[in-house]
Order: sequence, then structure tokens, then C-alpha cells
Amino acid sequence: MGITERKEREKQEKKSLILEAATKMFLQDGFDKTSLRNIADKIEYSPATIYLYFRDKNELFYAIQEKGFELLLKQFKKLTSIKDPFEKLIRVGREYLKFAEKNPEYYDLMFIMRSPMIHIEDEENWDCGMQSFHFLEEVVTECIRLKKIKSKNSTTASIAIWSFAHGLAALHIRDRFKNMHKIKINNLMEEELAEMMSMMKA
Amino acid sequence: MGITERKEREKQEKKSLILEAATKMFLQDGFDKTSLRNIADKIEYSPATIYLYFRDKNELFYAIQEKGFELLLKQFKKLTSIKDPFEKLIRVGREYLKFAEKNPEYYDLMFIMRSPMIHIEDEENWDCGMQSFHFLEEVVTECIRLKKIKSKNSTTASIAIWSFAHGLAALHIRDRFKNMHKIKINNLMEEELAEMMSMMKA
DNA sequence: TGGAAATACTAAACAGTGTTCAGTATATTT
DNA sequence: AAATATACTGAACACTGTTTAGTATTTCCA
Repeated sequence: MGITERKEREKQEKKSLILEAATKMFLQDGFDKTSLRNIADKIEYSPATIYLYFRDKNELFYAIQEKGFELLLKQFKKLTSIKDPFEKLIRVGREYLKFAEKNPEYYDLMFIMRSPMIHIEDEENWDCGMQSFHFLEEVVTECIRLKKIKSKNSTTASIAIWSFAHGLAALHIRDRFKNMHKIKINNLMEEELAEMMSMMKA
Repeated sequence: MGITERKEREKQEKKSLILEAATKMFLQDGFDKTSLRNIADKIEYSPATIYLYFRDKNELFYAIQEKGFELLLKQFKKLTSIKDPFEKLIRVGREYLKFAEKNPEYYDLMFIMRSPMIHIEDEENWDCGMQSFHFLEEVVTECIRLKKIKSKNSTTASIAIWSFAHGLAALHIRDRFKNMHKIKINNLMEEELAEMMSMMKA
């Protein structure tokens, strides 16, 4: 049945075509300007065609967000060789904040927007998100094992660290530090990361 | 000039009428269902009328968000009499997280959504937001003065604490803890707050 | 090989959104 | 009483995500 296979392949290729165009448009022009009609225009199909490959806009944006997590995890994995877990923890934090700074649109979709999460059914898992979280959790586990940090429970500590880093990134991205003119936003991230790390240190 | 005064008063009253209706609708039905047309329907005016009192939707939502900050600050001020600054800090954190849990729509508008911040001009201040931040900052300053926490710089520490609390609240509100089925979301907030506080403790 | 069935796609409509503006009705002033 | 200022609105503009009926095109089977 070579024909069925070719059809399936062609279907996946078209799905990719849509996804690539949508991602490109999303990263270039932002969420607001990435409408289904604009995507359809770009790939020279009708808007209705997109619905043959994605259930709705949420599913499409879930797929884009997965690409974001691929990129984030790639940054994290560059740190695998670092021996000292506390040093590694600092570097994970830095990469996370750097990712948010350099890819605000991705960050928004991955951690702030409702849209992609709506696609996830009740018993389904947010796999891509959990993979990145587990990378952090393993580093934290090592830190606890070697008594580098005060915390005893790696999950509790990991959520605390993630919350802190996310809060910092999200408040920045959504302009809540806008009017703190005393502070140089450039240094803020690194300063705060240092503050958190000195708090955690055993 | 009694007439001009009455006119001005009536104008302010109508502005309040719109704001009250919008706030009520916003808190009851959420952001998405609070359209200018729906608000206009409720107050029995045409949608165009709203533009005579608010420049655009962002200005209207900035005004609603200010009401949210009034409420948050009211919760904070209930803690003024607490003597021990570290105990006070814990309670500020608890009130913040409780506010997010009980008023997710307000919280969203105050700390997550872009909409209200767009209204703020370059040199303008986000007054309502800064007031709440300064409440925290003063508590932190006292903690440092009495050597209750390890931090040396109250602004840096305050931003770290705010970031942590915001991250926790925001990840929760935007469903990023959805699939951590191991964890009871109910206890999560209090557990994480305790974790953060034990880290900070001098 | 010809007709049925399956597939791929789209035009058009639906119901909504924020926003603008010309025009009208009412109230105030001269 | 006429002129002016104020308050308000209907209708339009340019969008949005989504659904559906209908049309080409391709594949399958007798």
C-alpha cells in the first residue's frame, strides 16, 4: 500500500508547512499579528484548510510552543557536562532568563498565555514543559544530595526556583518593571539570580 | 458657575457608571466576555459613548486594575499592627497569594495582562502598582534593619520576593501546574511560601 | 476503462471584536 | 428665537476564529 503511505507523508508535510509558516510569522510579527487568515495567505491556502490539519488555533499554538521547549531544552543540555551541581543550578537559571530575554514570544506562549494549555485534555500531560522541569529537578536533587543548598525536598525547591525565575521573566516581559527607573533592567536579572542563589546556599 | 460644576459632576458620575458596570462584568464573566459592546448593552448606551469617557479599552482596563490594587492594599494594611517584621513578611506573602487565588481576574489584569500597561505613557508612573510594592519594600527594610533576613539590599530582596510570589501565582493561574498530579495544589502555595521564607531567614 | 467513492480544498457565511465618524437630538447661552 | 455647545448614536470599517455546503481532483474497484 505505497499510496496510503505517500498520502500520509504528504499530509504530515503539509502540516509541517503550516506549522513552519505559523512559527516564522509568530516569531517575526508576534502573537497578535499571527491570525489564521495571515498564515493562510502566506502559504497560499484558504483559512479553512488549516482546520484540516489542526483542530483549532490552540492546537496550532501548542505545536509552536513545543518548538520553543525544544530550543530551551537544547540550551539546558549544553550544561550537562558541568560537574558542580550548584554551579550548574546557577547556569540553568541564567539560561532560563536568557531564553526569556531573547525569545519573548516563545516564552510568552510557553509560560504565560492560556491558549496552548487549553488544547491539553484532562488526563493528558504537558510533556514538553515537564521535560524542562525535570532537567531542573535533577540538578536540584544533586544539590541536595551533596548538601549544596538548604532545601530538603527537591520538588518543593524546584518549584520555588522555577516560580522565582518565571516571576522575574514574566514581570519583565509584561512591563511591570517599566517604571522602576532607578534600576537598570540590563543588570536586574543577573543581580536577582545572585540574590536567590545566595539565599539558597547551604 | 453652578452649571459647569454640575456638568462636570455628571460627567464623572457617568464615567463611574461605566467603570462600575465594566468592573462588575469583568469580575463576574471574565476578561474575554467583557467587550465594549456588552458593557454598552448593560448600561443601555451605545458602544461609541464609552469612548467619550475612556480613550480606549486599555484605559478602561487600567481603571479597573486600579480598583484591584485598592483591594490588595487594603489586605496589606490589615497587617500594619504586626510588630515582628519577619512575621509580617510571611503574612504579606500569604495575603498576596490569597489575593491571587480569590481574585484571579483582578490578578491577571494587575500583573499578567499587557492591556492596562499599554495605557501608561513613557514618563508616567504605575502608581497603584508601586504603592503595593513599597508596602512590601518597607517590611523588607525592617527585616534587614533587625537582621531577620540574610539580604542586604531591600530593593533587590523585595524584587526577588515579589518575583517568587508572582511566579507561583502566575504559573498556577495560567495552568502550568495542571499536570503535576502528585502535588495537591491547595497546599502548594503555603508550602512554597514556607520554603522561600526558610531560605531567606538569617 | 468508466463510474463510484474518497480526499482535498475553498467561498461564503456566522457571530463576534475594537474603533471611528458623520449626523442628530438635546441643553445651554446669547 | 436663533446660535452654539454638548451628548449621544447608527452605521460602517477592518479585523478575528470557526463552520459548512459545495466543488474539484484523485483513487479505487467492477
